[in-house]
Amino acid sequence: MGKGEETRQTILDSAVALASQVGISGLSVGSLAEKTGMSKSGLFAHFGSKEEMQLAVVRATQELFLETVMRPALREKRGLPRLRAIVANWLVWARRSRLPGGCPLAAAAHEFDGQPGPVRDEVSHALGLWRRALADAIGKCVEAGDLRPDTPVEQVAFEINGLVLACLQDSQLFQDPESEQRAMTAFDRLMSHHAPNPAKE
Amino acid sequence: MGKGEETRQTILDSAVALASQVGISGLSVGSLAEKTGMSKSGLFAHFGSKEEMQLAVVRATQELFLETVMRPALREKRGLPRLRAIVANWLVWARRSRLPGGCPLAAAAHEFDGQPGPVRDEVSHALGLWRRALADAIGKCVEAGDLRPDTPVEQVAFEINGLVLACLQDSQLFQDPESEQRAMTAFDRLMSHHAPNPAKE
DNA sequence: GAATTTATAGAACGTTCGTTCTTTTTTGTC
DNA sequence: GACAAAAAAGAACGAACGTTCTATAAATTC
Repeated sequence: MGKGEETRQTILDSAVALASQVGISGLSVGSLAEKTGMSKSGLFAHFGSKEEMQLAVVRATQELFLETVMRPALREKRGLPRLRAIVANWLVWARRSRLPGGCPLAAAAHEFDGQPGPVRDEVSHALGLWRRALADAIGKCVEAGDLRPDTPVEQVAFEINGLVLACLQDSQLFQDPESEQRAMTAFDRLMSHHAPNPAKE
Repeated sequence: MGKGEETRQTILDSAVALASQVGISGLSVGSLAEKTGMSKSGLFAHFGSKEEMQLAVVRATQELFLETVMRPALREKRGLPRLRAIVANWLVWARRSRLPGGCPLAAAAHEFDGQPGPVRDEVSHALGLWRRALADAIGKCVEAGDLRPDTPVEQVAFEINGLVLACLQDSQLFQDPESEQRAMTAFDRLMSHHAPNPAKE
């Protein structure tokens, strides 16, 4: 493989950052060409169509997300410490990855939820995978004895997703610096509610 | 005022529904003119610029939201019953208002959070007002004795917003019919956690 | 019902869109 | 370094974009 793949990755890096600000449907071949210093046609040749370009951006965002959120958390001890690291990384991943407009996948979920098509399917698939990974991490907490055996894993995954979404909205829209701590407070309360030892309340 | 205001409202009704599917930045004068059966210029004259049109759509969505979510809940008894009605209405408001693509305001929050300007400000303002209204409703629960006096009102508002966002994402993106019940389960657990009588757990 | 204001339509503008060509430059191979 | 392959640029396309004009139709006023 030659240098084509390399520039393609360069393009996608810029594309993910730009999509963070203007959304994935807001991406245009022209604006992206200008940002990367390439010609419209030269850039276009890497994808073949705008839709393929959008799909590539979704997949690139997904990879960046896993690299930023999941992989560092794997160094934590399996169970609650790892889950807590996942949530903590998740809350700040857009900032850490220099995505000034927030998570492009979360935005895309809203953008495309009313527009059937391949992009919507890819976004839905990516978020579905992530939700399953999150539920798995919660299940590991149960196995490790950090959570009670009757913990409703899917329900907890749902609620964690919710408090992350709330944090992202507040930090992006209101620039509320407290939102991360709010989310972690809610997370800890949720965990202690399902904790096995009677350290409730 | 003549019939101009009337057709303007007709346009906005269509615009809100269309924005639900394609987003507020996805609205174009041409597509909206086609949907309403008007000419591009005839429609355009009602707003003067695209940005003014977008602002009008944000405000129209806000009014529709309050009418659908808040006003019916005012018939419930002040305190927890009313708060519960607000949340229940909120969870289904897009469906009830025939907005197939979900809440345009929630989508706009993501669309514009990376793009400063009047539209972003209006969205931020609208959601800020709503958050305050939500916090007030929670405060009324404290006053009514349905929640403990030390209830962290802002924190609870944050968490309720989160579980609604989670529900909207799941129902829109995964078409999960259980998401509403998941959200209500989380809501009830949250309420019982801050309940005054020791009916905890 | 004529006059006047208001609302809508129609045509056209410059720009940007996604896309398709052809041509030039760069890259990798012998 | 010549040669083939791959990558990028350049020019151009029809369509849609937001917007501005001018002209027609409708509603309101007298």
